[in-house]
Amino acid sequence: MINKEEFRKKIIISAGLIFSRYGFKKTTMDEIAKALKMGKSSIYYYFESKEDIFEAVVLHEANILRTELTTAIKSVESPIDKMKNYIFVRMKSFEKLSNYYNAIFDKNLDHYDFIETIREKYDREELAILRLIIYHGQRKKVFNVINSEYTAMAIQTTLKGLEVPLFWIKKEVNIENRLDAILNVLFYGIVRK
Amino acid sequence: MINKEEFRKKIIISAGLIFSRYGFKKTTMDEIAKALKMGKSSIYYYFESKEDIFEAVVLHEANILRTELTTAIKSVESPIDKMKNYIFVRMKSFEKLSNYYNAIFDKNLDHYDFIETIREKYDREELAILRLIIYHGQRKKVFNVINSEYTAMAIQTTLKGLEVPLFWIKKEVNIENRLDAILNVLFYGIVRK
DNA sequence: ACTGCCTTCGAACAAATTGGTCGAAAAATC
DNA sequence: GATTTTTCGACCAATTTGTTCGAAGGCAGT
Repeated sequence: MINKEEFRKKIIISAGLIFSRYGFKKTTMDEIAKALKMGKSSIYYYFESKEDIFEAVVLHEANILRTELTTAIKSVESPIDKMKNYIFVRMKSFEKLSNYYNAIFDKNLDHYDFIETIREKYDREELAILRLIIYHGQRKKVFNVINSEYTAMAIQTTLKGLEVPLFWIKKEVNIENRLDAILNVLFYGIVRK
Repeated sequence: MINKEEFRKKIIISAGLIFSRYGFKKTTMDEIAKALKMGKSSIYYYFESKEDIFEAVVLHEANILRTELTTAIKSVESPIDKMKNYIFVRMKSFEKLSNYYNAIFDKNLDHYDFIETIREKYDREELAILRLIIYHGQRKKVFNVINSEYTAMAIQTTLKGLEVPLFWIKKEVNIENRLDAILNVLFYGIVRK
Protein backbone atom coordinates (compact mmCIF):
# COMPACT_ATOMS: atom_id res chain seq x y z
CA MET A 1 0.00 0.00 0.00
CA ILE A 2 2.99 2.24 0.50
CA ASN A 3 6.05 1.88 -1.66
CA LYS A 4 9.67 1.77 -0.68
CA GLU A 5 10.44 5.32 -1.66
CA GLU A 6 7.56 6.67 0.41
CA PHE A 7 8.70 4.68 3.39
CA ARG A 8 12.18 6.09 3.02
CA LYS A 9 10.67 9.53 3.28
CA LYS A 10 8.81 8.45 6.39
CA ILE A 11 12.07 7.40 7.94
CA ILE A 12 13.74 10.63 6.89
CA ILE A 13 11.09 12.72 8.57
CA SER A 14 10.96 10.65 11.72
CA ALA A 15 14.73 10.44 12.03
CA GLY A 16 14.94 14.15 11.26
CA LEU A 17 12.98 14.95 14.40
CA ILE A 18 15.40 12.98 16.52
CA PHE A 19 18.54 14.24 14.80
CA SER A 20 17.32 17.80 15.12
CA ARG A 21 16.93 17.30 18.81
CA TYR A 22 20.04 15.35 19.70
CA GLY A 23 22.45 15.83 16.83
CA PHE A 24 24.16 13.09 14.92
CA LYS A 25 26.20 11.43 17.60
CA LYS A 26 23.64 11.24 20.35
CA THR A 27 20.97 9.83 18.08
CA THR A 28 20.94 6.04 18.05
CA MET A 29 19.61 3.65 15.45
CA ASP A 30 17.49 2.08 18.15
CA GLU A 31 15.72 5.35 18.77
CA ILE A 32 15.08 5.92 15.11
CA ALA A 33 13.73 2.40 14.80
CA LYS A 34 11.54 2.62 17.89
CA ALA A 35 10.10 5.93 16.77
CA LEU A 36 8.97 4.10 13.65
CA LYS A 37 7.85 1.08 15.64
CA MET A 38 10.23 -1.21 13.79
CA GLY A 39 13.15 -3.40 14.63
CA LYS A 40 16.55 -1.78 14.32
CA SER A 41 17.65 -4.12 11.57
CA SER A 42 14.64 -3.26 9.42
CA ILE A 43 15.98 0.23 8.93
CA TYR A 44 18.92 -1.24 7.08
CA TYR A 45 16.59 -2.47 4.41
CA TYR A 46 15.96 1.16 3.48
CA PHE A 47 19.30 2.80 4.27
CA GLU A 48 22.85 1.62 4.20
CA SER A 49 24.03 3.31 7.36
CA LYS A 50 23.35 5.92 9.98
CA GLU A 51 25.40 8.40 8.00
CA ASP A 52 23.24 7.61 5.01
CA ILE A 53 20.07 8.50 6.88
CA PHE A 54 21.62 11.66 8.21
CA GLU A 55 22.68 12.77 4.77
CA ALA A 56 19.16 12.16 3.46
CA VAL A 57 17.71 14.12 6.36
CA VAL A 58 19.97 17.10 5.83
CA LEU A 59 19.36 17.15 2.10
CA HIS A 60 15.63 16.97 2.76
CA GLU A 61 15.86 19.90 5.16
CA ALA A 62 17.99 21.81 2.68
CA ASN A 63 15.30 21.26 0.04
CA ILE A 64 12.61 22.61 2.28
CA LEU A 65 14.73 25.61 3.16
CA ARG A 66 15.54 26.21 -0.51
CA THR A 67 11.85 26.26 -1.38
CA GLU A 68 11.08 28.61 1.47
CA LEU A 69 13.89 30.90 0.40
CA THR A 70 12.83 30.91 -3.22
CA THR A 71 9.23 31.82 -2.51
CA ALA A 72 10.29 34.40 0.05
CA ILE A 73 12.50 36.05 -2.54
CA LYS A 74 9.95 35.91 -5.32
CA SER A 75 7.19 37.37 -3.15
CA VAL A 76 8.78 40.84 -3.25
CA GLU A 77 10.23 43.04 -5.95
CA SER A 78 12.84 45.37 -4.54
CA PRO A 79 16.34 43.94 -4.08
CA ILE A 80 16.43 45.23 -0.52
CA ASP A 81 13.27 43.34 0.35
CA LYS A 82 14.58 40.28 -1.39
CA MET A 83 17.74 40.37 0.66
CA LYS A 84 15.74 41.09 3.78
CA ASN A 85 13.44 38.14 3.20
CA TYR A 86 16.34 35.91 2.42
CA ILE A 87 18.14 36.68 5.63
CA PHE A 88 14.93 36.41 7.62
CA VAL A 89 14.04 32.94 6.38
CA ARG A 90 17.62 31.84 6.68
CA MET A 91 17.82 33.01 10.26
CA LYS A 92 14.67 31.23 11.22
CA SER A 93 16.24 28.02 10.06
CA PHE A 94 19.40 28.60 12.07
CA GLU A 95 18.20 26.95 15.18
CA LYS A 96 17.08 23.84 13.41
CA LEU A 97 20.25 23.58 11.37
CA SER A 98 22.37 24.29 14.38
CA ASN A 99 21.00 21.21 16.01
CA TYR A 100 21.81 19.09 13.02
CA TYR A 101 25.29 20.48 12.80
CA ASN A 102 25.68 20.10 16.51
CA ALA A 103 28.29 17.46 15.90
CA ILE A 104 30.48 20.00 14.16
CA PHE A 105 30.16 23.03 16.34
CA ASP A 106 30.06 21.46 19.75
CA LYS A 107 33.70 21.13 20.64
CA ASN A 108 32.83 18.45 23.13
CA LEU A 109 31.68 16.16 20.39
CA ASP A 110 33.67 14.50 17.70
CA HIS A 111 34.29 15.79 14.25
CA TYR A 112 32.67 14.09 11.31
CA ASP A 113 34.16 14.56 7.87
CA PHE A 114 31.08 13.45 5.99
CA ILE A 115 28.98 16.19 7.61
CA GLU A 116 31.46 18.78 6.37
CA THR A 117 31.07 17.44 2.86
CA ILE A 118 27.30 17.83 2.99
CA ARG A 119 27.68 21.27 4.41
CA GLU A 120 30.07 22.43 1.71
CA LYS A 121 27.61 21.38 -0.95
CA TYR A 122 24.87 23.30 0.81
CA ASP A 123 27.06 26.38 1.20
CA ARG A 124 27.83 26.50 -2.51
CA GLU A 125 24.11 26.45 -3.29
CA GLU A 126 23.45 29.24 -0.86
CA LEU A 127 26.21 31.31 -2.37
CA ALA A 128 24.55 31.02 -5.78
CA ILE A 129 21.26 32.37 -4.45
CA LEU A 130 22.96 35.29 -2.75
CA ARG A 131 24.82 36.09 -5.96
CA LEU A 132 21.55 36.22 -7.86
CA ILE A 133 20.04 38.63 -5.39
CA ILE A 134 23.06 40.86 -5.64
CA TYR A 135 23.04 40.77 -9.46
CA HIS A 136 19.42 41.78 -9.35
CA GLY A 137 20.19 44.64 -6.99
CA GLN A 138 22.99 45.82 -9.24
CA ARG A 139 20.80 45.79 -12.33
CA LYS A 140 18.16 47.79 -10.49
CA LYS A 141 20.93 50.13 -9.34
CA VAL A 142 20.01 49.64 -5.71
CA PHE A 143 23.11 47.82 -4.56
CA ASN A 144 26.52 49.28 -4.99
CA VAL A 145 29.11 46.56 -4.77
CA ILE A 146 32.43 46.17 -6.54
CA ASN A 147 32.68 42.41 -6.71
CA SER A 148 29.37 40.53 -6.38
CA GLU A 149 31.12 37.21 -5.85
CA TYR A 150 33.10 38.39 -2.86
CA THR A 151 30.17 40.35 -1.51
CA ALA A 152 28.02 37.23 -1.58
CA MET A 153 30.74 35.41 0.29
CA ALA A 154 31.01 38.21 2.81
CA ILE A 155 27.29 38.07 3.54
CA GLN A 156 27.40 34.32 3.84
CA THR A 157 30.28 34.57 6.26
CA THR A 158 28.32 37.04 8.35
CA LEU A 159 25.32 34.74 8.44
CA LYS A 160 27.44 31.74 9.32
CA GLY A 161 29.19 33.67 12.01
CA LEU A 162 25.84 34.35 13.57
CA GLU A 163 24.86 30.75 13.35
CA VAL A 164 27.19 29.41 15.97
CA PRO A 165 26.67 31.78 18.88
CA LEU A 166 22.98 31.81 18.07
CA PHE A 167 22.93 28.27 19.17
CA TRP A 168 24.07 29.24 22.60
CA ILE A 169 22.64 32.64 23.46
CA LYS A 170 19.42 33.06 25.31
CA LYS A 171 16.34 32.43 23.23
CA GLU A 172 14.37 35.30 24.77
CA VAL A 173 15.94 37.82 22.40
CA ASN A 174 13.38 37.87 19.65
CA ILE A 175 14.23 37.28 16.06
CA GLU A 176 12.85 40.56 14.73
CA ASN A 177 15.20 42.63 16.86
CA ARG A 178 18.17 40.54 15.87
CA LEU A 179 17.16 40.82 12.26
CA ASP A 180 17.02 44.60 12.44
CA ALA A 181 20.44 44.78 13.96
CA ILE A 182 21.93 42.55 11.32
CA LEU A 183 20.27 44.33 8.43
CA ASN A 184 21.55 47.64 9.72
CA VAL A 185 25.09 46.41 9.86
CA LEU A 186 24.90 44.59 6.57
CA PHE A 187 23.10 47.21 4.51
CA TYR A 188 25.15 50.12 5.67
CA GLY A 189 27.87 49.12 3.25
CA ILE A 190 25.65 47.77 0.49
CA VAL A 191 22.74 50.05 -0.15
CA ARG A 192 23.32 53.00 -2.40
CA LYS A 193 22.45 56.21 -0.58
CA MET B 1 40.55 31.11 46.36
CA ILE B 2 37.34 29.19 45.86
CA ASN B 3 36.24 26.58 48.32
CA LYS B 4 34.94 23.11 47.71
CA GLU B 5 31.30 23.90 48.29
CA GLU B 6 31.39 26.74 45.79
CA PHE B 7 32.98 24.54 43.21
CA ARG B 8 30.30 21.93 43.73
CA LYS B 9 27.75 24.59 42.90
CA LYS B 10 29.71 25.47 39.79
CA ILE B 11 29.54 21.86 38.70
CA ILE B 12 25.83 21.70 39.46
CA ILE B 13 25.09 24.70 37.30
CA SER B 14 27.30 23.60 34.44
CA ALA B 15 26.05 20.03 34.50
CA GLY B 16 22.51 21.33 34.81
CA LEU B 17 22.80 23.02 31.44
CA ILE B 18 23.82 19.78 29.80
CA PHE B 19 21.31 17.61 31.63
CA SER B 20 18.53 20.02 30.76
CA ARG B 21 19.42 19.72 27.12
CA TYR B 22 20.09 16.03 26.77
CA GLY B 23 18.49 14.36 29.75
CA PHE B 24 20.18 12.01 32.15
CA LYS B 25 21.13 9.17 29.90
CA LYS B 26 22.52 11.10 26.98
CA THR B 27 24.68 13.29 29.17
CA THR B 28 28.16 11.90 29.70
CA MET B 29 30.67 12.54 32.43
CA ASP B 30 33.14 13.54 29.76
CA GLU B 31 30.89 16.34 28.59
CA ILE B 32 30.34 17.61 32.09
CA ALA B 33 34.07 17.53 32.71
CA LYS B 34 34.97 19.22 29.44
CA ALA B 35 32.43 21.96 30.02
CA LEU B 36 34.30 22.66 33.24
CA LYS B 37 37.67 22.26 31.58
CA MET B 38 38.67 19.47 33.91
CA GLY B 39 39.61 15.85 33.64
CA LYS B 40 36.78 13.41 33.94
CA SER B 41 38.19 11.85 37.09
CA SER B 42 38.43 15.19 38.86
CA ILE B 43 34.67 15.40 39.03
CA TYR B 44 34.69 12.41 41.34
CA TYR B 45 36.50 14.45 43.93
CA TYR B 46 33.33 16.52 44.29
CA PHE B 47 30.59 14.01 43.59
CA GLU B 48 30.29 10.31 44.14
CA SER B 49 28.59 9.46 40.88
CA LYS B 50 26.69 10.72 37.88
CA GLU B 51 23.44 10.01 39.71
CA ASP B 52 24.74 12.10 42.56
CA ILE B 53 25.32 15.09 40.31
CA PHE B 54 21.93 14.67 38.72
CA GLU B 55 20.23 14.58 42.10
CA ALA B 56 22.03 17.76 43.13
CA VAL B 57 21.04 19.43 39.88
CA VAL B 58 17.37 18.52 40.22
CA LEU B 59 17.25 19.61 43.84
CA HIS B 60 18.89 22.90 42.86
CA GLU B 61 16.32 23.43 40.12
CA ALA B 62 13.54 22.50 42.50
CA ASN B 63 14.80 25.13 44.92
CA ILE B 64 14.74 27.79 42.26
CA LEU B 65 11.26 26.77 41.21
CA ARG B 66 10.09 26.76 44.81
CA THR B 67 11.33 30.32 45.28
CA GLU B 68 9.68 31.43 42.07
CA LEU B 69 6.43 29.79 43.11
CA THR B 70 6.48 31.29 46.58
CA THR B 71 7.03 34.84 45.36
CA ALA B 72 4.46 34.40 42.61
CA ILE B 73 1.90 33.30 45.18
CA LYS B 74 2.73 36.03 47.68
CA SER B 75 2.56 38.76 45.06
CA VAL B 76 -1.24 38.52 44.83
CA GLU B 77 -4.05 38.38 47.36
CA SER B 78 -7.05 36.57 45.93
CA PRO B 79 -6.96 32.77 46.05
CA ILE B 80 -7.88 32.59 42.38
CA ASP B 81 -4.91 34.73 41.43
CA LYS B 82 -2.69 32.71 43.68
CA MET B 83 -3.78 29.50 42.00
CA LYS B 84 -3.44 31.14 38.61
CA ASN B 85 0.10 32.32 39.32
CA TYR B 86 1.03 28.98 40.72
CA ILE B 87 -0.09 27.11 37.63
CA PHE B 88 1.52 29.69 35.37
CA VAL B 89 4.97 29.47 36.95
CA ARG B 90 4.67 25.73 37.17
CA MET B 91 3.80 25.46 33.50
CA LYS B 92 6.72 27.61 32.48
CA SER B 93 9.02 25.19 34.23
CA PHE B 94 7.47 22.21 32.50
CA GLU B 95 9.67 22.31 29.52
CA LYS B 96 12.83 22.48 31.54
CA LEU B 97 11.76 19.75 33.91
CA SER B 98 10.56 17.61 31.05
CA ASN B 99 14.06 17.58 29.72
CA TYR B 100 15.47 16.48 33.02
CA TYR B 101 12.86 13.81 33.39
CA ASN B 102 13.38 12.78 29.83
CA ALA B 103 14.73 9.50 31.03
CA ILE B 104 11.42 8.69 32.64
CA PHE B 105 8.93 9.82 30.08
CA ASP B 106 10.67 8.87 26.91
CA LYS B 107 9.69 5.30 26.40
CA ASN B 108 12.70 4.81 24.20
CA LEU B 109 15.00 5.36 27.10
CA ASP B 110 15.51 3.27 30.15
CA HIS B 111 13.82 3.65 33.45
CA TYR B 112 15.79 4.94 36.41
CA ASP B 113 14.50 4.20 39.88
CA PHE B 114 16.57 6.87 41.59
CA ILE B 115 14.96 9.60 39.48
CA GLU B 116 11.54 8.42 40.62
CA THR B 117 12.68 8.77 44.21
CA ILE B 118 13.75 12.36 43.66
CA ARG B 119 10.52 13.05 41.87
CA GLU B 120 8.36 11.66 44.63
CA LYS B 121 10.04 13.94 47.12
CA TYR B 122 9.41 16.91 44.87
CA ASP B 123 5.80 15.90 44.32
CA ARG B 124 5.09 15.78 48.02
CA GLU B 125 6.44 19.31 48.42
CA GLU B 126 4.30 20.55 45.60
CA LEU B 127 1.23 18.95 47.11
CA ALA B 128 1.83 20.87 50.31
CA ILE B 129 1.90 24.20 48.47
CA LEU B 130 -1.29 23.41 46.60
CA ARG B 131 -2.97 22.44 49.84
CA LEU B 132 -2.06 25.79 51.36
CA ILE B 133 -3.54 27.68 48.43
CA ILE B 134 -6.74 25.70 48.72
CA TYR B 135 -6.97 26.27 52.49
CA HIS B 136 -6.58 29.95 51.87
CA GLY B 137 -9.29 29.86 49.22
CA GLN B 138 -11.61 28.05 51.58
CA ARG B 139 -11.05 30.52 54.39
CA LYS B 140 -11.78 33.37 52.00
CA LYS B 141 -14.86 31.45 50.87
CA VAL B 142 -13.72 31.60 47.25
CA PHE B 143 -13.11 27.93 46.73
CA ASN B 144 -15.73 25.34 47.30
CA VAL B 145 -14.15 21.97 47.75
CA ILE B 146 -15.16 19.02 49.90
CA ASN B 147 -11.78 17.50 50.61
CA SER B 148 -8.80 19.84 50.18
CA GLU B 149 -6.30 16.99 50.30
CA TYR B 150 -7.87 15.12 47.43
CA THR B 151 -8.50 18.31 45.49
CA ALA B 152 -4.83 19.23 45.73
CA MET B 153 -3.98 15.78 44.44
CA ALA B 154 -6.47 16.16 41.59
CA ILE B 155 -4.92 19.45 40.51
CA GLN B 156 -1.46 17.98 40.72
CA THR B 157 -2.54 15.04 38.61
CA THR B 158 -3.95 17.41 36.01
CA LEU B 159 -0.71 19.36 35.89
CA LYS B 160 1.36 16.22 35.65
CA GLY B 161 -0.86 14.88 32.95
CA LEU B 162 -0.16 18.00 30.94
CA GLU B 163 3.52 17.70 31.50
CA VAL B 164 4.10 14.68 29.34
CA PRO B 165 2.31 15.60 26.12
CA LEU B 166 3.58 19.14 26.55
CA PHE B 167 6.96 17.76 25.91
CA TRP B 168 5.90 16.56 22.52
CA ILE B 169 3.36 18.96 21.07
CA LYS B 170 4.35 21.81 18.85
CA LYS B 171 5.87 24.71 20.67
CA GLU B 172 4.11 27.30 18.56
CA VAL B 173 0.97 27.10 20.72
CA ASN B 174 1.65 29.87 23.14
CA ILE B 175 1.63 29.41 26.85
CA GLU B 176 -1.02 32.03 27.59
CA ASN B 177 -3.64 30.28 25.48
CA ARG B 178 -2.87 26.95 27.01
CA LEU B 179 -3.02 28.47 30.44
CA ASP B 180 -6.46 29.92 29.79
CA ALA B 181 -7.78 26.61 28.60
CA ILE B 182 -6.46 24.80 31.64
CA LEU B 183 -7.73 27.36 34.07
CA ASN B 184 -11.17 27.17 32.53
CA VAL B 185 -11.28 23.44 32.90
CA LEU B 186 -9.81 23.44 36.35
CA PHE B 187 -11.76 26.31 37.87
CA TYR B 188 -15.11 25.26 36.55
CA GLY B 189 -15.43 22.78 39.38
CA ILE B 190 -13.60 24.75 42.03
CA VAL B 191 -14.66 28.37 41.99
CA ARG B 192 -17.80 29.22 43.86
CA LYS B 193 -20.29 30.84 41.54
C1' DA C 1 63.76 21.82 52.20
C1' DC C 2 60.20 19.24 54.45
C1' DT C 3 55.62 17.93 55.77
C1' DG C 4 50.83 17.39 55.21
C1' DC C 5 46.82 18.59 52.85
C1' DC C 6 43.91 19.71 48.96
C1' DT C 7 43.16 19.17 44.20
C1' DT C 8 43.92 17.39 39.45
C1' DC C 9 45.09 14.05 36.28
C1' DG C 10 45.94 10.05 33.07
C1' DA C 11 45.87 5.30 32.66
C1' DA C 12 43.23 1.39 33.14
C1' DC C 13 38.99 -1.49 33.31
C1' DA C 14 34.66 -3.98 33.43
C1' DA C 15 30.23 -3.36 31.89
C1' DA C 16 27.14 -1.48 28.78
C1' DT C 17 26.01 0.44 24.39
C1' DT C 18 26.33 0.95 19.52
C1' DG C 19 26.19 0.44 14.45
C1' DG C 20 25.87 -3.08 11.61
C1' DT C 21 25.28 -8.28 9.72
C1' DC C 22 22.81 -12.48 8.56
C1' DG C 23 19.68 -15.97 7.91
C1' DA C 24 15.19 -17.13 8.75
C1' DA C 25 10.35 -16.06 9.34
C1' DA C 26 6.36 -13.49 7.79
C1' DA C 27 3.68 -10.83 4.57
C1' DA C 28 2.57 -9.47 0.22
C1' DT C 29 2.34 -10.26 -4.67
C1' DC C 30 1.97 -12.89 -8.51
C1' DG D 1 1.97 -22.14 -3.89
C1' DA D 2 6.02 -20.13 -5.64
C1' DT D 3 8.49 -15.94 -5.54
C1' DT D 4 9.53 -11.59 -4.07
C1' DT D 5 9.43 -8.03 -0.61
C1' DT D 6 9.66 -6.72 4.09
C1' DT D 7 10.46 -7.48 9.08
C1' DC D 8 12.70 -9.41 12.82
C1' DG D 9 15.68 -11.24 16.61
C1' DA D 10 19.97 -13.04 17.70
C1' DC D 11 24.54 -12.00 17.39
C1' DC D 12 29.14 -9.51 16.96
C1' DA D 13 33.12 -6.48 17.10
C1' DA D 14 34.25 -2.10 18.28
C1' DT D 15 33.61 1.74 20.86
C1' DT D 16 31.87 4.25 24.77
C1' DT D 17 30.97 5.04 29.50
C1' DG D 18 31.03 5.40 34.53
C1' DT D 19 34.18 4.64 37.88
C1' DT D 20 38.68 3.49 40.41
C1' DC D 21 43.34 4.31 41.81
C1' DG D 22 47.81 5.74 42.50
C1' DA D 23 50.81 9.35 41.29
C1' DA D 24 51.83 13.98 41.17
C1' DG D 25 51.19 19.06 41.19
C1' DG D 26 50.32 23.07 44.02
C1' DC D 27 50.24 25.41 48.29
C1' DA D 28 50.45 26.71 53.19
C1' DG D 29 52.91 26.55 57.33
C1' DT D 30 57.30 25.37 59.61
